[in-house]
Amino acid sequence: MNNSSKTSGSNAASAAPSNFIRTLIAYDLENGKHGGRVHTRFPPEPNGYLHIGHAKSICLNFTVAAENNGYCNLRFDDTNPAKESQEFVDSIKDNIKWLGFSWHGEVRYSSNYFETLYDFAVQLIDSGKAYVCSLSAEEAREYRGTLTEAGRNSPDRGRSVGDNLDLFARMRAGEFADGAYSVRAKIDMASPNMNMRDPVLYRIRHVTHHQTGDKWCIYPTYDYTHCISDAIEGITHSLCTLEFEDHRPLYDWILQDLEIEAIRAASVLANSPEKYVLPEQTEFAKLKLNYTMMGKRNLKTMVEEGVVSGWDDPRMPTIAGMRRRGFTPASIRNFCESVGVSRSEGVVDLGMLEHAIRDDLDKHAPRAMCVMNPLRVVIGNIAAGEIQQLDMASHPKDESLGRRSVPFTREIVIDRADFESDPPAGFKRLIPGGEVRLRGCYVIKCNEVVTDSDGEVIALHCSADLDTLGKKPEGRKVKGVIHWVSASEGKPVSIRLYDRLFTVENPESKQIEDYRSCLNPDSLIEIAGGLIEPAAITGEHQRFQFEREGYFCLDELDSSPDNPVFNRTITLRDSWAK
RNA sequence: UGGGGUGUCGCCAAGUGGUAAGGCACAAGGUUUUGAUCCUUGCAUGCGUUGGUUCGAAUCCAGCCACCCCAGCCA
Repeated sequence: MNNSSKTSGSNAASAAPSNFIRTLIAYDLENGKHGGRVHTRFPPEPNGYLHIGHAKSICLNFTVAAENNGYCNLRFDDTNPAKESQEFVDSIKDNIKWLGFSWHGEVRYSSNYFETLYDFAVQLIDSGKAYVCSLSAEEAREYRGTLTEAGRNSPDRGRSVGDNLDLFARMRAGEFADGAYSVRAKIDMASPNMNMRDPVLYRIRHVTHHQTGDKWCIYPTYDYTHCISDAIEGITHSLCTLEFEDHRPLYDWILQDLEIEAIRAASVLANSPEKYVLPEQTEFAKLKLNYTMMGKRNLKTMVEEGVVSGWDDPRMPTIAGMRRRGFTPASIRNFCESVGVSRSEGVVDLGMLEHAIRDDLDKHAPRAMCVMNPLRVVIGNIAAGEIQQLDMASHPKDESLGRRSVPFTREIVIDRADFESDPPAGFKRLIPGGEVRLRGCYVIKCNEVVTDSDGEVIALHCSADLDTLGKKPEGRKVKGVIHWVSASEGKPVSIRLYDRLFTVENPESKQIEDYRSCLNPDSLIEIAGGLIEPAAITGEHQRFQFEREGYFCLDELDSSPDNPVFNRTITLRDSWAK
């Protein structure tokens, strides 16, 4: 676990772009604020699948710790059992590992600290900083006031410490129904910050918890739990998104109103000679991507309404979906780094993500040829039954990816889009009477176009210039290069062409009444009848660039040796206006 | 009309008083047996706006404008 953190701080930091959090941490380190420690945490609530927005936070927390020889914990913020489940904790752990990160030590759960949290609540009640309130949720809302009007004190605010303690114990013992009582911090009902108007610390919920079972029927709230959990784990920098900014005064209030020695004693630093400094929260803007819905609730709706096949549908912005689509962990990490970290809420262009995956796959994916929409081509001067095994590099620049053998025969297929009887200006592919290079093979000439009774082109009769294998043709230039597959030696494949799910930049805009009205009808196009070169389905690789088409990835779930299924991750850039 | 934030190129984003980095996108060339990659070049007399301080302001001060977040016993 230590090894992953040994990334040389100075090297990594100088290579990585600056941002205000890196600057803050460097400043704290210089001033010896936490005795040289940097300890972060990624604190998801296990109530859904992780998406690309979470990836930004994961990358930030883990890399900033690694760059400074520190640690990053994984802590499930599991204080609301009604919405959480083990399925989500499993998927989250899996996603983080897949992204390439290792958390420090064991997985943590806020629920690990329920007993300590309870003790601290007793401490708060004891010192008159918290009380048991009998207001219902609706009453509490009325008492809270509005953004422009102060709230009123709860009638229970003056309850004696002894009564509060007794009631709290009975809450825990299960004597009361859900909502009958709550524990609230005694702060200021007139605060302009709504979070400080006696926030709820504990509520009664007779619900089974995925980690603690039926041990508890009272559960602490986020605000009460998060800061204390950070403190217990010795977190130095508690990074979260902008909407929690208003909660920071409460985060600090709770920690400051507890006995610092008691917190220290409950923390991982209890027996450490190191000085103990309370964690501090710092907020950054969450990631937004255009043409993408990122809200957990919205993603869930799409899954439930069957608009997509599941949380891991390749069109989903979830880590699971992107993985299945063919994104690499490195491409996601690079994307998160390139997007930066700031406090201004922008919307990142999908093009940035597309660039990140193209960039990674161009460097690392082996090439292959696949014809998705076949047109039969007969090459007259190649004998029937003859098979020429052509040796080709798997990558135009990286020899380490090796070579492969591609069978060439008298009958091949090319893509229908690579032949035009009536070509537009600038068309560089095959035309009647014209020549084109078969990639890695010969230059062929189209001698005859075979059509059916409807005038539809069904085959091409061509001849190959046998003197053009590995060399330029004599006395003329052939500009076009097209991909091809042997009709007899090629293997059948199923292809799924994916595109953005939405047709509008902001599908979550309030202007849009129903998200289904802006779904892209072509976000998934399934293609059968394609033919692929044999070397691509040996199982040696799962991601390829299909030359001239794009990057594709063997589907993890639906693919089998008999019926390979490829998902299109992303097209190649195409500067030719179609 | 309370409180907390944010405004630098079409998009992200550095910059913290000394005269506007970088990436994406875009455009034009070059190389190319992928109309890909790669390479070269171009792309903010301007930093929401109006004033002020200063020899000098994106950076400091004041006003104004726009947008985001907060009234869950969600996180």
